[in-house]
Amino acid sequence: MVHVNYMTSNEIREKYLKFFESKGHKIIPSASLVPSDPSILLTIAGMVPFMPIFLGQVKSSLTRATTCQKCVRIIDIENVGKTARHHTFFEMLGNFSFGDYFKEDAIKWAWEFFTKVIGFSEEKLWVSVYKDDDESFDIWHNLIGLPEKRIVRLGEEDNFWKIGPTGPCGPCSEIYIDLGEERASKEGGGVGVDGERYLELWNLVFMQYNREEDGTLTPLPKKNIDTGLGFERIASVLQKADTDFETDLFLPIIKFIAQNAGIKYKEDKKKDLALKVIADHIRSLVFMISDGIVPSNEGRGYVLRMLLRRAFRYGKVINYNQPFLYEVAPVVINLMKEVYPETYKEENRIFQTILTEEKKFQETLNIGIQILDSMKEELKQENKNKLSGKDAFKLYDTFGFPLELTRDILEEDGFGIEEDDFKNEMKIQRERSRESWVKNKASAKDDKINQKLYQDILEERGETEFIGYDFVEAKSKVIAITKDDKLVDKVTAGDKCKIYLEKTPFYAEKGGQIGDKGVIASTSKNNLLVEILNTQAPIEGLIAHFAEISKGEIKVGEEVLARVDLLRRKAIARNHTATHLLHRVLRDVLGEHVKQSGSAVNNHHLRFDFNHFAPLTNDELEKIENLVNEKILDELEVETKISTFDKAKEMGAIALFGEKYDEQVRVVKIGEFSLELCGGTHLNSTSNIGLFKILNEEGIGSGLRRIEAVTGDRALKYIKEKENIIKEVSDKLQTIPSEIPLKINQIIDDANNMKKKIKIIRNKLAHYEVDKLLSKKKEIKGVNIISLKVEAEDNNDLRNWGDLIKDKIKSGIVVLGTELDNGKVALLAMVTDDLAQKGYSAGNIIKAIAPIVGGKGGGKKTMAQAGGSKADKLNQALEKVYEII
RNA sequence: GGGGCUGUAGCGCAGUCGGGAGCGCGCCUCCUUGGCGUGGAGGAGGUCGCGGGUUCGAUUCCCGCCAGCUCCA
Repeated sequence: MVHVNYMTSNEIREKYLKFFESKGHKIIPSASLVPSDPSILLTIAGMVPFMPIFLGQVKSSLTRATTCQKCVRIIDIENVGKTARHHTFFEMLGNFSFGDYFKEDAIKWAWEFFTKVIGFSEEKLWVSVYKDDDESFDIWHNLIGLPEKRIVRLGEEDNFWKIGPTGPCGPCSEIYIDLGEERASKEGGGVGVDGERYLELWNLVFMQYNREEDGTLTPLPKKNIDTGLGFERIASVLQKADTDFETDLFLPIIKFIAQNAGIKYKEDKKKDLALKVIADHIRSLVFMISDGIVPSNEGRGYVLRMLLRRAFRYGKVINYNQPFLYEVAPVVINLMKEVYPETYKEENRIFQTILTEEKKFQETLNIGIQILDSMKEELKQENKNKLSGKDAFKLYDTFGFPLELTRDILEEDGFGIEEDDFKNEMKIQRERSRESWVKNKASAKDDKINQKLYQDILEERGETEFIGYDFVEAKSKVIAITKDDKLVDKVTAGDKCKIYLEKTPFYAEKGGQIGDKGVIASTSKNNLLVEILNTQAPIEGLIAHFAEISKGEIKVGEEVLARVDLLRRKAIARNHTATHLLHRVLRDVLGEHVKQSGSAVNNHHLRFDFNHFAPLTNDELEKIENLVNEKILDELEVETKISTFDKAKEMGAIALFGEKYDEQVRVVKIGEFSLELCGGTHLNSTSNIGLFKILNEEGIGSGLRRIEAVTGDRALKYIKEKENIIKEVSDKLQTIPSEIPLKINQIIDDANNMKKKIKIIRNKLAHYEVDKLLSKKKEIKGVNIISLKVEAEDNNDLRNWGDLIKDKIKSGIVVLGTELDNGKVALLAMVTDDLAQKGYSAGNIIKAIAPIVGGKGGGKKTMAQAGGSKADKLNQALEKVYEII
């Protein structure tokens, strides 16, 4: 139980961040659980948000940072609640150095924090170092003065960190606390073995090598520090809690759930497990939803759904059969809202999302129960006592029905499950998934090779200066040319290549805005012309002009004139500025939960993806369109300025695609209406957009919507096109546009009436005709036979004829043929039931005569159809019928 | 990213071997009733998810796509 004298978790968080701030670190708020890198599922560690900096993919002026990062990890989900320390949601304290301080400071400060700030007694602390890392050993032993026996050398498994088979890596050093002999596990052992007694608290990672393709380690030019201190663990130690669940982070949640369920924590082990699992999972749910994740059947949305369902199922253990998780969410929010205001802001949506999803799961369970019931019936009938693993798996895999539930329900009737078979099916499923994943990884390898090329260009020849905000034309020097991913000195007419300039007015595709097009020409002679088809930044800082040489040749070192296609650039700017207006308006109209989740801006149109739970109504779309156009007419001034990240955020700027922690950010401000971080090119005034028109709105995934729109001359063109269609229609209908709906209704009514009349007339006519046909009846071997050519539209019509005749003759065989409009023939044979019983078969008849008209056919005893191509042989085929009876 | 299942009338669903698209509820009209309900009679409502292919003929078989559900990663 938490004692008042113990440090609260909020105090611990505060102390940690403040301590490292005093050591020159910048305190950065926790990044979203959704990483900016779309290929990473979730933020699973404190360093994830800094990955691009560690990997050198983005420039940053940041050298030291400290965070308390929210994380979600589901790898050890099975252990959650069973052990003292496993969680799906957890917070990670960390301090980071980007090419700044290294081992000595990292170790020194960690020690200082633990012994001076937190007040751990030195004797209880142990450390481990990587077996070959003498440097760290020295620092611990000689500088800190830690006795040799409390420094343990561990192997690669425990104390060597790597990001993957290649890339940055390095040794690490971990700090443990000895919780005393009484906590020793049965097996015993020392540091790194007995995790119960020697609790690992803090991992200091020394990123100092890069592992090459061939496995060799080369030292990194800039060494980094990445540390992770488990927040729940340190809280449990400081609050003298047996497990993390007895800290002030979990206990209020557990107590609330227990109270609502009418039970007490620590009275029943099975129920305690349920309480712990639910308390853990609900934390994940709250944070994931507040970061914009929506339940779905794939990706992170699936992780969310899985956690919710798991928690819901555990509810059954403590007698919950109805939705209850949504009631627990506010407790979590209350605990966390000061540190993580996003949870409070999204409270209502979190509540709704959880409740809806709980209800949905109940539905899934109901369907599963029905299927399981019928499976049970089958077992009874077949006198079996075990459900096959295949069926159990199908229930699980296809219908999402949990295995435990299957087991429980079967047990009630004394049935079991072939568990081994189930496990085997599961294994096959896993292997299949892994194989496809491995395949995917292989294809990413090519990109890596190119990445190296760009890195080299950047290092050897320097960054490209972008001057396109102020200029669309400039003189510049060619600093490199690549052709087929190799550096070349010159290219000539007809070549396709990439050109790199010292400075350029060409905007490289970024933030959804398409790259510029234009030309590069010679500054002196007019014998050079290069078409620039696209512009991209393969890595940050380097701009590649995708070029095709139309005339002359171009050499590295040459001075050239770069000119952007201005009209195109203007059209792009119209769409980009309109996108900002749309973004703001969407939030105003639909709510602040609307978050951009991608956009594409080019010279033709704009596309905007965002989270929203439902399709937009026509009213909403109209309102949105009107508001954007209103802002266009307001002639709002568009200003761009460079600011600091913190300042921009303070002003309320909407930040896109995760944070970059750069000191310098560019802010685009539209009047007093919109403020966004954005690197794109914009108009000077919203009035230059001219006109904004939404083309369509659609769903692109669960909880994701997309709006496509056009501006300026494109919007006008769109309206013109619609106008033309309306004109064409009204002309054809010989009416005025406003009367079109009325006229159309009339025409549809008329057509329907006519169809009905035709049907009636045809029927009448048919009855009359049928009598005529009946008169041609022949009798062979006592069987009535009619085999005739009729006028029929299609097979359906032919059948109707057949039915009429069959009804009249009561007993007999009817064969009809007709010539179709396309020149082919259709045949039909019918045999009345009494004759079919005697052995006559329509199918056999049709098979016998179809070849005569060059066709094939078949059917049942009473009815058969065939088609053929030789219309001239139709009569011959029909005659044949009389012969074969 | 890789599997499984589903897609048929407004809703819930059936459709066997490739050969007439059906059932229940709901809806409309009439009768029954003082009225509602009930009961009876009649009726409307379908691009069989979309697009290809095989076939004389595809809701049915094959391929691709889309949507929903679900499992694995």
